[in-house]
Order: sequence, then C-alpha cells, then structure tokens
Amino acid sequence: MPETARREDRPADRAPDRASGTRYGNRPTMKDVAARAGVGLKTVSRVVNGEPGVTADTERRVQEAIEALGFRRNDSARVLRKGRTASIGLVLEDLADPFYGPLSRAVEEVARAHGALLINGSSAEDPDREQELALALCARRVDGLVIIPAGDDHRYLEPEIKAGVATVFVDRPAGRIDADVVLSDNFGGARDGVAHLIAHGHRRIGFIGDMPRIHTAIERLRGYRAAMEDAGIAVEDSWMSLGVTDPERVRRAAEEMLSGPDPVTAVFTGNNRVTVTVIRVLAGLPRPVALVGFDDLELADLLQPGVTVVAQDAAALGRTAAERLFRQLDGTHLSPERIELPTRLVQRGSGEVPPSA
Amino acid sequence: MPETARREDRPADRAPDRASGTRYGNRPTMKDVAARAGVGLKTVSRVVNGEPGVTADTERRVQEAIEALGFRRNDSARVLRKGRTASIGLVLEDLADPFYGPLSRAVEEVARAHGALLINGSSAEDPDREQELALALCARRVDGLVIIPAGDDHRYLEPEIKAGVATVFVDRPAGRIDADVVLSDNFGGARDGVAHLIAHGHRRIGFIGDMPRIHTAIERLRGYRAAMEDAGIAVEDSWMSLGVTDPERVRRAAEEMLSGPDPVTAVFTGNNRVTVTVIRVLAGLPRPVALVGFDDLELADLLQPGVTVVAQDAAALGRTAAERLFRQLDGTHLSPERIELPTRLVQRGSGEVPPSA
DNA sequence: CTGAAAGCGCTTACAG
DNA sequence: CTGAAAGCGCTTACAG
Repeated sequence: MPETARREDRPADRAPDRASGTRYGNRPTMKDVAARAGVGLKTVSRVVNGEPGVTADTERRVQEAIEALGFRRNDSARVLRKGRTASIGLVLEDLADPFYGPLSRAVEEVARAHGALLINGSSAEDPDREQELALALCARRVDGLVIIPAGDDHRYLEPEIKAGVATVFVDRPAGRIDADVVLSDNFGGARDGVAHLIAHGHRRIGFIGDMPRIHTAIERLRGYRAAMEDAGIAVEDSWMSLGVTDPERVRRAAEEMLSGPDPVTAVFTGNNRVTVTVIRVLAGLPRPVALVGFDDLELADLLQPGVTVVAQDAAALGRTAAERLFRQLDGTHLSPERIELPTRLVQRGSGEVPPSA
Repeated sequence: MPETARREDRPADRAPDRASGTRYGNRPTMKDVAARAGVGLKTVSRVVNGEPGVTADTERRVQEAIEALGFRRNDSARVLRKGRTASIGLVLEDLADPFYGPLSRAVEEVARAHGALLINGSSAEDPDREQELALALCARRVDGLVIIPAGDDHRYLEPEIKAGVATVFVDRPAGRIDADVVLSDNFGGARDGVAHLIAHGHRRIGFIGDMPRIHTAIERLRGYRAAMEDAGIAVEDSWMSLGVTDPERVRRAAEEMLSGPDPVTAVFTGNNRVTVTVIRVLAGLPRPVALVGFDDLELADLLQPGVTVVAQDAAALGRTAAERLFRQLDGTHLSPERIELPTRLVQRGSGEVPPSA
C-alpha cells in the first residue's frame, strides 16, 4: 500500500493542515511511530539509532511504522540534546572565486570524513559581514569554524572560542586574538617570484597587489621588497600599487607603470584577479613585458607566452585547516599554532621574458 | 570588568568543566541570564528578540547580564520550537568546479536576502552520495533544497517534499518525480553552436560530451544531431564520443576523431572540462581545427585563437532556482514548472576557423 | 528486553 | 509590563 494512503493515520491533535509550512510541514515524530507500533518512545529511538536490546520482532514492527509514516529523525532535536551539531562553518571571501572552490571542497571532504556537514558563507571581503556570518554560525552551534578573515579584529569570537567553538583561520591570520592559522608562504613565494624576474635580467619590476589591509597583500609586498633589496635595487614608489582588485584600477595601475620615460620591464602581480587583468593589458602592448603572478590560473599554460606563477595549493590549505579543526574537537587541548604551506614557482614563459631595451 | 572574570558566576549545577566539549562547551542559557538579571525567562526572551513590552530599566538589567555571561541565543533550540530553520541545502556536483562557484554564490545571496544560511555539499556525481546528502539535509530540517542531481531517480525525496521541504532542481531535471527545475537551453545552445560551425563551412564535426546518463550531455548531443540534420549532414558514429570527462578519455577520443583518413575538421565540446582538454590536444596539432565549447572559460578570450563558446549564465541559474525556492516557501502553492534560461554564443575565433583542406 | 520521566534551550499561549 | 507552565522532538539516566 502506498505511503501516502497512510497519512490520515497521524494523530489528529498534531499540526493542522495549514498551508503555510509551520512545524516543518506536518511530519511524524518518534511519538507517532511509537503509537503506531504499540511500543515505547525509547524503543523507537533504539531502532532508529541502531542500538542493541530490541527483539527482532519489535524491531520489525517499529520499522514498519517508520516506513508507513515516512518518519525521518529530526536531527535538529537530536542535536539539542546531544550537544554536538556535527556541522562546521566556513566563512570565506567569495564562493565564486576559483581560488576558494578547491579550498571549500577540501574542507567539505574532511568534514564528511568526520560525519559533519558544511555551512558556507561569503563575507564579500566585508569585515562586518564576516562577523555577522561567523556569529550566526555560532548561534547555530556549529562545532567549529574555518574562517578566511576579511577583518583584522576577531575579539568578537573570544567568548565563542572560550565556549568551545573550535576555530581555525586560513589564508590570513586572525586579528588581535590567538588562534590557529594555516597560511601559504606568501612572503617567500613572492620573494622567489620576484627573484626569478631579477635572475632573468630585470631591475625595473612593478608590483600590483590587493588592498593593504589584507595580510596576504602585505606579505607579498614584503617579499617583493626583500627580493629587490637582496639584489641591491632601490624600489621606486611608482612601481608599486596596492588597492582594490577591480579591473579598472588594476588596468590603470599597470598602464601607468608601463608608460612614461622609464617604464618597468616586468610586473609581479599579487593575486589571480590582478594577474588576469594584467595579462589583458600586456596583450595590448607592442613590446614584451615579463610577468610572474601569485596564484595559478586554469589555462595559464596555454597562453602565449604561458604564464609563470607562484602557485598555492588551495586544497591543501583547506584540508590542513579542517584537519586541525577536528583535532581541536577531539578534545586534546592544542595551543594555537601557525602552519605555513610552501608555494611553488611554475615557469611557463612569461616570467622568463628578458627585459626589452 | 572583563567578561572572563565573571565566568564563575554561572550556576554551579550546570555542566562541569570537562575538557571534552559536551554541551557546546559550557554556555550560559537564557535561564542563567534570567537568574542573574533577577527576571523571568520570558523577559529575557523578549529582550533577546527585541519584542516590545519591557521597561527600559528591565531591558538594561537583562542586557548587562547577557554581556557579563557572554550569552548567545542557541538558534538550534529556537528552531526546534519555531518550525523553520532558516537554512537551505545545496547539493551540487563539485564545489571545486568553476561552473558551480558562481552558481553557489548566487544561491547564497538569495538565501541571505531571506535571512537563511546555506548548507553545501558535493555529490561527486555519485547518485548514492547525492541521496545521502539530500536526506541528511532533510534530517537537519532545512527549509528547502536546491539540487543539481547526479542520479536519475528522486522518488526518495517524495516523503520529504510532501512533508513540506521546498525543492528545486537546477541544471538537470529531477528523475521520476514532478518538481521545479531550472535549466539552461542545452539543446538550443548546442544546436546553435554546431550550426555556427556548419555556417563556417564545416561538415565533418566531432562531438565530445559527458556520460550519457547525464541529462545535459544528452540534450547537447541532441542539439548537435539536430543541427547536423538541419544541414543534411549524415553523422558518423566515429564523430561522437560520450563518457567520463577525465582528461585521458577525452584526449583519446579527440585524437581518434582527428586522425585517420577522414578526420573531423571541427569539434564541439560538451562542457568546460572537455573543452580544456581538447584545447590542449588542438594546441599540439600542425593544422588548425575549429572548436566551439559548451560553457565559458576564464581567459578564453586570451588564447590564440580565442575560444568560441556557448555560454551559460551560472549565476542566473542559481539565482532563479533560489528565488523559486523561496517563492515555494512563501506558502503559495505552485505547480512544478520547468524554467529554461537562454545560452549565448560568444564568438572569439576558434569557432570561425575554416575547414583545413 | 522495554519504557516512563526528566531535560536539552528555547518559544507559545496564557494568565496576572 | 511580566512570568509560570507547557511543549518542540529528541536523548539520557534510570528503573523494571
């Protein structure tokens, strides 16, 4: 007999059939199952959770009632009683950014391995929105939080962390609190990338990066400066540009440092979005300009020339952070740590272009 | 006085200080706040929820208690009582695929506008995993579900939908149940793309697509066949290849149809991953071969030649689906609908290459 | 093997 | 304006 034919069996005193979906529609509960199977509530609970101590016959009766009613345990109620929600939150900058896709997926896989679901949100690089999201996730009592911070003050999380919410920052460190963080070696990666350009004969090298309140932007700029200093090159202010990464500003910045009497002969770009815009600018120039970009790009190897990049392992960042999170949740008290993942210089052509005369 | 100095004020009968984080660590509840402020539970609830009917003085006392204890409302408990969880689930194929990033982000934005959080999961194109995920989300009592289906039988969702879980399928239709679905015009897009190649003089045109159990793969193949038929071209079996989209198989398929005595002079690729692999194959060939790909790619315009594509609007798919979902949740009963979004042919060069002799 | 009672942390529906 | 009681749907801790 079809499940739906049984709907009227449900106790009449339960939610009336109002259209507007209060009470999750009108779902059967363990109590309904117990009544139908003629057993106690606890017995239903045992069957649903696969606990021992139920005779085969009782179990069968309960199973039948479950199927007839279309019962599905309300984990929301379960969670309230048990304490752990088996869900973790991920606050990132923008789900649509190709850098965060693999990172999210890696976090998700680790969560899945631990039986947890992932709640995801984009801060859109807005500190207020980051806070709003993180606190909303805490109110839902996620067991832990993986945060790619937009802001630089995370004291708002102190009570939550104290209350037991595991927290790991990724890609950028926490601000004004002591917390686990998993980073790429932004400084070293940028330094190596710029040193690579220097090794290929460049001295006038431009740097176009993200807003200076972003940690990675500062670190990469620091790497640029270090490489230049190591080579004894005095950096001119007009070679550096930090700011929002929208195509308009980046295009202007690139055009400025590439024009005038003493243009740069090479550019180091501070992230994937900047790199893409600069590639477009360079494609319109009559002379070749060398380019090394931070972050890898799909199809980068197929461009002419191929784009030399300092690649981060986004998936490894996510995986490492999530694993650390669950280690925290395992109960062992860990003191906050800073984990740094190496970057990799991938030579494809654009970084090996010599300076044009 | 610092918040932490107040921790010992919490009633001693509440959770002991065990290290392993049961009971969400050791969080204060409304009851604790009420006790500290010397008011009733309901008054705390009123203040926390900004309900009227509390004198300024009482409100101040409650607020003080809230801050001193570091109280944050447990939405998990709230949800149990209220019926709606203000969260929706998104089951997609792979968070790391660049096609799903913008789609997820769009769903998230709509959810946010409705005050809901997004729980995200990847099916990895595995029907069992899709089901497991979707049902886990239902057990968490998400208000609604946006599903990019991997399987072709969704009868398992019938009890959930009947129980009030709003459901919208995206990118591919539901199997064996009647549900809302938001699709791109896969058939028309593929037909136009192939017709474009024909208009540029090609007759021997290859098609490389995804596994034939995937709806979009079938529709795009159908579009290919329709365009060929419209032009009076008899398609040879060796021109078509459907299967997993891993680079190995796609590469072999492309190489096969591009070799032999009568190779194809143009290729139509069935999705972004296939396109990327085929671009690599074509880059290694001595003669030019025309290419039109389904799905747009970042940097596609910067390749030589630029890649002509049939572009879908991934963000519009996500937005439309999520809006439909919340329309369902608004209570008006809507009969299942099929919404089709147009695709756009973007000419960039590769699709305008003439047949080589 | 089985189940009644209490409780998780809130909101609802009342009563004062 | 304020609050005590009941209840959301489960699990826990017992007792039989």
